[in-house]
Amino acid sequence: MIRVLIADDEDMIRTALAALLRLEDDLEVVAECRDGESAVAEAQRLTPDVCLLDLEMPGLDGVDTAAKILRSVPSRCVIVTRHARPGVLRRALGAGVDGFLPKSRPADDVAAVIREVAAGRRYVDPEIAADALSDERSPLTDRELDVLRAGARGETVAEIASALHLSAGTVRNHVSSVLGKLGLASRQQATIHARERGWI
Amino acid sequence: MIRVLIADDEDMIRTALAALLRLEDDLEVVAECRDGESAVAEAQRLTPDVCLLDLEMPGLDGVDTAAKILRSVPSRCVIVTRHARPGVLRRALGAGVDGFLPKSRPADDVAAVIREVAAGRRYVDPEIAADALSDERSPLTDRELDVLRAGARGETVAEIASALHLSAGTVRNHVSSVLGKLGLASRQQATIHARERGWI
DNA sequence: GTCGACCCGTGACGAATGTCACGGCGGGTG
DNA sequence: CACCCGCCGTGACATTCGTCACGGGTCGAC
Repeated sequence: MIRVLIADDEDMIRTALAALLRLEDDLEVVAECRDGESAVAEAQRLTPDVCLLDLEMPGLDGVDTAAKILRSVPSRCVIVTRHARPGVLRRALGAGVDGFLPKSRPADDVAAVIREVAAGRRYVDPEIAADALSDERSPLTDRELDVLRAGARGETVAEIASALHLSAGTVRNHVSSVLGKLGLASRQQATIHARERGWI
Repeated sequence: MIRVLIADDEDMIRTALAALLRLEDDLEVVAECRDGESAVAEAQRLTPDVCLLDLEMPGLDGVDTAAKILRSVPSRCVIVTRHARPGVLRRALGAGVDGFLPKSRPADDVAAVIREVAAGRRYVDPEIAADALSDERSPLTDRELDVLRAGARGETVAEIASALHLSAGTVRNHVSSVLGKLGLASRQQATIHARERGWI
């Protein structure tokens, strides 16, 4: 019997997954948590075999939670996330996570991955792994990303410039360079583009 | 037997809900869709009793999808959403939706709400309903909101104008009116402001 | 050393954007 | 009826934004 802890702040998805896992004969859901702190506490109290952790949680996120759990109890951790990017995958593997599953995968796969991880194997979503290997890194420089971040809420060029202690012309040049690289036409399109890819 | 269509772009939550609903004796999941367009097509082909629509979907969002379905077939629609705000509730009810359920509710409630709606009753999450009654309505007119929606992804004024079959000057006037009402300085700030409040 | 990146700045140009004043249309309400 | 409001449009205006060309600086790689 594999003892499983589930942590997700969204009640609907957490209870749905828990209900589905309870239908499996070899799985036992021993805890349901709605944030990272309580997941750590419950994991230390119950030492589950596998912890299924959502990445997007208030307070401690999934990776931080996994790191704390892995430092204190001999459990294994699986990260589940809606926006799976190579960057977070690297962060998760660095924290010692054994499973990485995006929410773009059907719910049936969850039980299979839990069994894999409980058996001592690792599981990483092949699509994300391929992305991470091909290393689709941002083509933008650090400073260009700074400018996008500083202007992410619709600030004017002058405000970005003063926030970054630059001249307005320099900011415009950075923006122009970004738009050229991305093939876009305006700053807000660039910030949307960058946000969708996890660059900012 | 209540025939149900499910639409959600996130495979994990959609398949999980479908699997749970299939366990109910009186429910039959007749279609699973991953976007609004295919949901409309399937609804027209199958005329399900209840359509369970996620709000956040690429292309047509849940409310737009519900509006299209309700105009063409005698189905009933339930909107499910992670970010439930009074603004979207109003928009949903305006489109003729019969159920409104945030994802902060456990998965068990989904079947119950589907039965309510199939029986001809309406269901609105009481917490959101209370918020909607107490909170202020958007000071913007319908057309102004249309303009913000059409420009939400950084489109240029000319693109907004042609999308809405307006002249560029009219679009600029609407934008100017919006900025005056909200005390802001640029369109992107206005779209961020409106999105945070669920107006678009 | 040279070369290429990234970074910062200037100046000038055209295009896009927001502001204002104005008029016309329709639908409500007092 | 007059009146207000939302809606659509025009024209003119100042500001902002993005583009381009240019120069100077640092730093690491070859």
